[in-house]
Amino acid sequence: MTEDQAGVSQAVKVYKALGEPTRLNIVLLLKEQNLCCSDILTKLETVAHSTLSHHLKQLTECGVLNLRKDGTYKYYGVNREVALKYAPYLLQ
Amino acid sequence: MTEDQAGVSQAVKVYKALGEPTRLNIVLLLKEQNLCCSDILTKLETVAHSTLSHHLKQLTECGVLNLRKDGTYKYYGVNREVALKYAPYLLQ
DNA sequence: TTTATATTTCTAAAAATATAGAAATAAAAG
DNA sequence: CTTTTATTTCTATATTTTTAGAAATATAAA
Repeated sequence: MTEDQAGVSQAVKVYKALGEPTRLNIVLLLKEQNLCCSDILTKLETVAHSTLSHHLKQLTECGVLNLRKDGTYKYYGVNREVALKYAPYLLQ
Repeated sequence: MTEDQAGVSQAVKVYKALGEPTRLNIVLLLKEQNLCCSDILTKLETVAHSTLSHHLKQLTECGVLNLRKDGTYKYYGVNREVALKYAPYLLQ
């Protein structure tokens, strides 16, 4: 696969991940701060923890979010390189 | 509604529209050229005209594509302002 | 070890989306 | 007016996605 094809394939995944209100809000929430699942859950209020977990997985798998483990916690943050490449709007 | 909220709402629509392989390919196809439905159909080969029409509608409604009517034809092109705001990757 | 907290995976149901054939509409050409 | 070409809308089906409760896993604290 060429780099272009890989890029387009990732682009589809990134845009699919961002094209859902809950997930876009998660990313915007993490724009300037890294938060763990339970913190994010508190801020979103209306989502079940299993649902949040799926959203975070999708955002992480396409590269939009990255995470740092700290004991039982996982702190999620925006992957600026990916955001800059596909959707710099997220960082504004 | 604040401008931010409107922007986020449009962002969701834009990213949802781009997060589907056929639609992303349509946008990339129109990056440097304006084409009408039947031309796009020829280039894609595997899509029915009714399906293409739905995709073009979605891409147009969120502002990613614009169009110029010319008789029976409608020439679609990328709306550079919207692309630049949400996904400048499309123009590279 | 037991308990508590954080997160994920399993499972299934509900909702949304993609797809295309058929019919309809639009505009031009004959 | 009739025919042809371009595009959209209607309709229905297949597929994918979202959602969350329950169970499982992971780590730390008591």
